[in-house]
Amino acid sequence: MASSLEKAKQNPDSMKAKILTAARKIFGEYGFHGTTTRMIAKAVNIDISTLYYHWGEKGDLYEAVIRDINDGMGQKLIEVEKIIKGRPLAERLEIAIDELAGYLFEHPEISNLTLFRYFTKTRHGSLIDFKVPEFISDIAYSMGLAKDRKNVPADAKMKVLSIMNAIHNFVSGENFFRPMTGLDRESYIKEAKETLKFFNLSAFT
Amino acid sequence: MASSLEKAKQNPDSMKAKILTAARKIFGEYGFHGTTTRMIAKAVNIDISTLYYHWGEKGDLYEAVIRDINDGMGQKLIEVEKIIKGRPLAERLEIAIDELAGYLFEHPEISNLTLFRYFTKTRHGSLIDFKVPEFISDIAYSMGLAKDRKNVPADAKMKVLSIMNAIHNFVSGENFFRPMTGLDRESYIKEAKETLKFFNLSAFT
DNA sequence: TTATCATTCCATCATTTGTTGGAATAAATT
DNA sequence: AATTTATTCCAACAAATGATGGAATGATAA
Repeated sequence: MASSLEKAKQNPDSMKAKILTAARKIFGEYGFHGTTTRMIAKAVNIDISTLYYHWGEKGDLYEAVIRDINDGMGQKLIEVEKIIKGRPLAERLEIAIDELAGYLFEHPEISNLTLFRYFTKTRHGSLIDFKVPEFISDIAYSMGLAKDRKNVPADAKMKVLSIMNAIHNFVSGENFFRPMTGLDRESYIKEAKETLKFFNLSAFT
Repeated sequence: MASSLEKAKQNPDSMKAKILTAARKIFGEYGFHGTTTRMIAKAVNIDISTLYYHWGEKGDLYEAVIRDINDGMGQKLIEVEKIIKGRPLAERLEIAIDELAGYLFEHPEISNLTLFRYFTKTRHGSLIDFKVPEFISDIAYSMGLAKDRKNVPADAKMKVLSIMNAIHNFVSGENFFRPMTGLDRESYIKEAKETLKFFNLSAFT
C-alpha cells in the first residue's frame, strides 16, 4: 500500500508534491514553530485551505517532511556504501565525505531539519521515528568499528555521530560561517570537505 | 554605565535576574519561536505583565539572553587561556576540551542557543552581534594556527569551527544521543570528551 | 448529458500569543 | 504621616495562527 508520502512523490508536479517540497525548504529554514502554514501556502501560491486539504494538520505535514528527508538520506547512504565497498579505509572515508557532503550541500534542508530535531524540544512532542540510530549503527559497522550491526559499542557510535554532525554543521551553518571566512560558496564547500578529511583521515589511519 | 543586563546580574535574587535565568533555559530548549512569554512567566511564577515590565519586548529579552551567554563564554575562554598558557599543544588541547566541555555540559543552554543561532532563520531578523567571529579567531591564534589574531586564514577558522561545533553538538544533542548509546549522564560526558580528544589529538599532534 | 468525484478558494472561527492600561499593593522618601 | 516611587497583577486587545465548512469550479464516469 502506497503511503500518502509515497503517493505524493510519484508525481513531482502534483500539488501534493509541490507543497511537500516547499514545506521541506521552509521548515528547514525556520523550524517547526518558526514556520506557519500560511508561509508554505504562499510559497506554492495556493490558498491555505488547499494545503490542509492535501496534508491535514501542520504536524502531519511536518512528519511527512521528516520521513521524506529520512528516505533521501537512507538512499544516499546505500548508494555510498555501494561505491566504497571493498576499498581501503582511507579511500572509503574520502569518498564518503565527498559524497555525503556534496549531497547535503545540495539539500541543506536535510541537515537543517536533522539538527533541529537533535537540539530542539517541541511543545507537542511529535515522536517521529527518526531512523538516525539505525543510520549510525550501519555506518559504524561499515567503517569496521563494530563486528555486529546490532551490537555497536557506545564509543563507536559517538565517533560516527561526531563525523555525521560535523558534516551537518558545515552545511547548516553555511549562512553563518561563510561570511566569517570570506569564501565564496564553491570554495567554502571545498574547504569544508578538506577540513572534514583533515580530522577524519588523521584519526582513522 | 551599567547596562540593563549587567544590572540584572548584580543581584541574582532580583526578579529581573530570575526572569533572565528562566528565559535562558526555556529559549535554549524551545528556541525563539517555540518559546512564549507566558512559558517564561510561568516558570518564574509571575504574571506575564511583570516580565514585560522588567524586560520589555520578547525580542529584547532574547537579546539580553544572547548577550548573557556570550559573556559567559567569553569569560570561560579567557579562563581557559590562562590555564593552558605555555604548555605543549597536546596538553593544551586536552585541558581546553575538558574545561570547555565541562562548562557547557553545566550550561547546555549556551550550546543550544549558539547552535540555534547558527542554523535558524528568524522571521524578524534580530541582528545581534554574536561575538563568535572574535572567539573563533582568538582560539585559532591561541592554537598557533595563525600568526596574527586579526588575519586568520580561512582553513584555520574552519578547523576551529569544527572543534567548537563538535563540543556543542555533544552537549546539545545529549537528549537525543545518550539514549542511543545507553550510557548514563556521567559516562556520556566522559565518552564525549574522549571522542573529542580522539579526533583532535590525532589531527594536531 | 447528467451525475459523481476531486480540487481549489473564500469566509470565518477559536486559540494562542505579544503587548498594554490601569488598579492594587508594597517600599522608599519627604 | 503624607507622598512619591517601584513593583505586581488583573483584565483586556489586536494580530497572528491553526483549522474548517461550504460554495464554486473543474474533471471523470455513467
